[in-house]
Amino acid sequence: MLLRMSTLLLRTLREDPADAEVPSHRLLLRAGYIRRAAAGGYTWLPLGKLVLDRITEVVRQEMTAIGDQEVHFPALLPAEPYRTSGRWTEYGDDIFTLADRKGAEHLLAPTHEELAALLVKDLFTSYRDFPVTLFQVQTKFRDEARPRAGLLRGREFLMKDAYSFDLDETGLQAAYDRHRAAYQKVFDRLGLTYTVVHAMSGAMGGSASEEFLAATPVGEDTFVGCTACDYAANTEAVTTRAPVTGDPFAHPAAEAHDTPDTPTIASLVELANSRRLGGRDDWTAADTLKNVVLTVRRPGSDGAELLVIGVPGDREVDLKRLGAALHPATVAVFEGWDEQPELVRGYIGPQVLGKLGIRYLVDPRVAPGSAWLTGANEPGRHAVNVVSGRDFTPDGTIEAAEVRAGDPCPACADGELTIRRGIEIGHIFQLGRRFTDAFAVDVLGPQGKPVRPTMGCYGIGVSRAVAAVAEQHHDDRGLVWPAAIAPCDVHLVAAGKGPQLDAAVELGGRLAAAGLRVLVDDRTHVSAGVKFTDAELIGIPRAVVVGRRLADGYVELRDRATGERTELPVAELLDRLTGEVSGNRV
RNA sequence: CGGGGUGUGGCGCAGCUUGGUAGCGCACUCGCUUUGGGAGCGAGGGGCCGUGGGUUCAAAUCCCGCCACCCCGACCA
Repeated sequence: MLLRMSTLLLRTLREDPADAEVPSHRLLLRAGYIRRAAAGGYTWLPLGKLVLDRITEVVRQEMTAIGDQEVHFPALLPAEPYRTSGRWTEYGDDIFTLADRKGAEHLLAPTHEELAALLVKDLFTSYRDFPVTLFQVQTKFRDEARPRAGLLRGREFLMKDAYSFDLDETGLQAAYDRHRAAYQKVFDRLGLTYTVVHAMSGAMGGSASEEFLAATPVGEDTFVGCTACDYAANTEAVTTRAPVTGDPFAHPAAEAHDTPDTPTIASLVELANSRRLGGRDDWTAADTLKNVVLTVRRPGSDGAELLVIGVPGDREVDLKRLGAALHPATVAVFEGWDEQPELVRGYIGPQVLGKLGIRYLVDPRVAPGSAWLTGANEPGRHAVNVVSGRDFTPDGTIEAAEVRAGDPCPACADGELTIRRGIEIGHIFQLGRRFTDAFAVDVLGPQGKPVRPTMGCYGIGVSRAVAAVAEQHHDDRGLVWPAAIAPCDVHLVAAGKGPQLDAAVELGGRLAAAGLRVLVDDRTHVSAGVKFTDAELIGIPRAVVVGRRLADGYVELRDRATGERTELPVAELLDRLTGEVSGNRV
């Protein structure tokens, strides 16, 4: 392959586009890999398309290597299957829906679990047909509330999605493990630094789920790691180690006190200490029980129900964690104080919630037998020694409190959690039978009785991976692609016109004939300096400068990553580069 | 959906306060010079100033509405 810059659809930008913030977005625009075509929609220019295709090919090879079979579903689908599975309403505003000329409802698919299940139901009828895994690489559509950061979150993006079908849990576990291992190979080949973390299943449902997060400060996912063991989890999936349960009746009786003007935790703690409430002056925010009122809306229902969450007063409720815990229901901060006079804003305690019939979920730290300083449900009054299991009984526990660096690790005895950010580049799920149940996918089992397959699904954000690699592989001069996915193997720069230009094109032709992907800068009205800076911006791993030493038969080989420069004879360069190709083919 | 910001040639921006019919740098075209680290000089092409309405003799500029986009948050396999 030989690309000539004199004719390539490419224009590099000298300045940063004003609307690009994150490095990957900025550099991919400046170096001429992508152009914005719509909000959350990008056109792939020739160089970008090459990278996208190379990443796609790596993914395809590793999927095929574990026996997955490639198919291609339509992106434009009728609503029925998604209504049957419940996801038409569950996804809500996040799916693009449209009507055809007859008024029939359709959608642009956000993922294809429904279609995969229906396809297997359509074709396979015997247990002998299993296991089977299908995959496709396809454009996905989501009506994101806020597309951002270029390729990192678009409304249209390229994704590899795979769906495994097994007859039992053992098979599903094996398929899951196989994909987990294949994903590690894929991301290793892409040159990504990533962490596999425990995740929430979210809209997919199902049980086990892990995310592959490429660590970078611009990532949208926050995840934790442990200082002592290999525990890693998305903050949404972090579990809190509950303290040992105590005897609820070992505490003194609860008693209410006047605590005027203490609507906040800070003001309460200060007053409690100055007045020695409960005979103590060592109250901290962690001794108080904060009760946050929310409204919960289930998908497809009109009404919203009240929910109160109890957390230690030194922690905020993390709405992201709460939302993940309650999925598919959505939560909002309660605002109807006027309609609920029993709830005294700033002075709510859980003692009355049972009587009011309001659902009450608590952080695991609010263990049975723990005593708290909390609201007395009257303006200006709080109560001490309010004990869980005696003065109130929660309807359950929930992971909704914020996770902080330094929190104890839930998996080991002596580790602490650290917090980092990452880009979700892959996600694997053990789905179970949600979709095979929805479509009654049954096949005949060995004893002649029907068996219902269990599913797994496995996604890789292919277009997002382009941005993730750019995010992790760049410097202040531009992109620095790993060789495995660079748009070209070598970038030839003709430093001058005339013989140097002719020689560069000729050399490019010979390298291309030997099987290398070659970009040759044969532009005639551009100075050498511009060519050098463009080469660094574009980020092909190696550049060859055909310049002033051509007369002696020498060219200069430059390594983009290390900056190393070597002068060598043309013949030796040819040997070296073409040798690599034949070496790779072994 | 809440908060903040921006819309002027392909890109980056000035002009708006104090209305007078659009400008700078980059990019692009032509000529001459230059030629290994974003060249110089000269001559050019390209913009209904996001959009609809209003005020005015006159609107990029003032007023009202709308739209789009960006950033933060909410939301989000």
